Amino acid sequence: MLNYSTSEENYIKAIYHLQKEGTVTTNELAAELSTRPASVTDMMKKLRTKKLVHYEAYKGFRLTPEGRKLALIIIRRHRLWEFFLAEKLKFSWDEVHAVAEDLEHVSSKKLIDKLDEFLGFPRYDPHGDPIPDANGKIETSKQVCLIDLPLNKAAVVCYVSDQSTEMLELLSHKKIGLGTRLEIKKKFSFDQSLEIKLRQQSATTISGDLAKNIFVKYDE
Amino acid sequence: MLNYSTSEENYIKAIYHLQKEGTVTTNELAAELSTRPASVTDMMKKLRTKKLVHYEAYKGFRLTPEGRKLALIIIRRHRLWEFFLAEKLKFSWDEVHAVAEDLEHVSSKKLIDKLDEFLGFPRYDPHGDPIPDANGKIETSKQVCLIDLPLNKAAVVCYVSDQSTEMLELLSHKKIGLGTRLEIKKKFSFDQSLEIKLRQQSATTISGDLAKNIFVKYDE
DNA sequence: GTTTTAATTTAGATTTGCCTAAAAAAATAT
DNA sequence: ATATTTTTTTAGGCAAATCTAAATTAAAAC
Repeated sequence: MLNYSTSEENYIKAIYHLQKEGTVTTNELAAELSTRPASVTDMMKKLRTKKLVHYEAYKGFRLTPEGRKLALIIIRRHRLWEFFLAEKLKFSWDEVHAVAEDLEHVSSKKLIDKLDEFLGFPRYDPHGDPIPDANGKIETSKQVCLIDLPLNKAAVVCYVSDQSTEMLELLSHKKIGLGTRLEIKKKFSFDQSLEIKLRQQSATTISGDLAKNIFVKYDE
Repeated sequence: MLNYSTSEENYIKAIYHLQKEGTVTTNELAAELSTRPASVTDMMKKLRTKKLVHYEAYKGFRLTPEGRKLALIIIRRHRLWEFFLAEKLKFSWDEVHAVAEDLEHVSSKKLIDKLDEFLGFPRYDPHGDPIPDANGKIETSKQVCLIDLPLNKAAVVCYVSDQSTEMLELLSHKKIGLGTRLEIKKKFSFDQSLEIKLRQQSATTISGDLAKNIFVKYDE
């Protein structure tokens, strides 16, 4: 198995999370990794020569099949360590992430597979996210209506039921489309309206009528 | 808690292990770390500015108290992970070292202390080496008579049985006292006399009669 | 369809940790 | 004591990963 630097692994993982739908942009990735756009461009060139991403100047990037495979290996490590920390070492759910960020870069496959076995092949980490198996297979989240999405749970728009011109006009005005990443910040039971936050943008409100027609998947 | 690079940590750990045999030299450390003497010199300058080693050009190096403290933290991490791998993940004793080499650089104190607790505060790693506790205390080797100290084994004088004026006079002339670091360079079976080397000084010879009254501990 | 703005890339530096080759210092041998 | 050998340090460079500032390209606005 090839060996990648911590930095490369962090880029790959970040792209995986951002690319749920559509291509990932330089600025998005720079924001996600708290780095500068110029650094992203440098790294994309390197990952392209290693055939982990598809990338053409100014056109954004996506993981290649190998890149995705690597991303799932890293996510598997991360989530198994999170499970271990919570379940065995009694860390609270909000502490596990930071420590797992370091542990996930220890690359022994045998270590991870034996850890998996020791933990009893858990299927979800302490945040409820699915853990990829030893072959990199991961449970795909089923789609739910935006109305039913839990608060603060990042999700991606994957389907819109009503395709009328009027609704599409509204969606385009709100800058919501297939692949749009969002999360719900507040739910108003009075009229079922929602305050939602789109990635990189300020919060906006949408009506219950609109939300009922939008379907999302949990963002990995 | 300060944060050190993997490279710095590996140097500190290597110096700790080598300095049991006296002052550590550039070539020794380079060999231990499979690197070049020039790289060692570079790193020693850096570790000196961080006050982790005592170092003067051409005179070798030893850890400062802070350096030793750091070394014991790293060794604690290493040995606890080795214990975990062997005991919980059923790695064989000869496989644990390589994986622990990576895990030992994850620096969360909380992680290590909780791991220690989870493992039941083990006192020895799978190779039988003692595990430092959360305060950096490590089981010290018991004291032995200087007569029985192996060749080239760095040790510290910890007790003198005969306290006669005559003997104390001899000891003070030889510049030997409690806490003096020394190692035996040669043993002469004819009269049990020893050629010993005091730190930073040239070799000297002491009689078997004197050596019988001096007790030492292995130097960590 | 220009112009203005925003996003992206390039160019040139910096830091860390390593290298080789040469110089300097210390140790050893004669 | 001097010459030779060994050890250590210095000098200069390289690759990875980052940065800033400037240039270029794409997108948005008018």
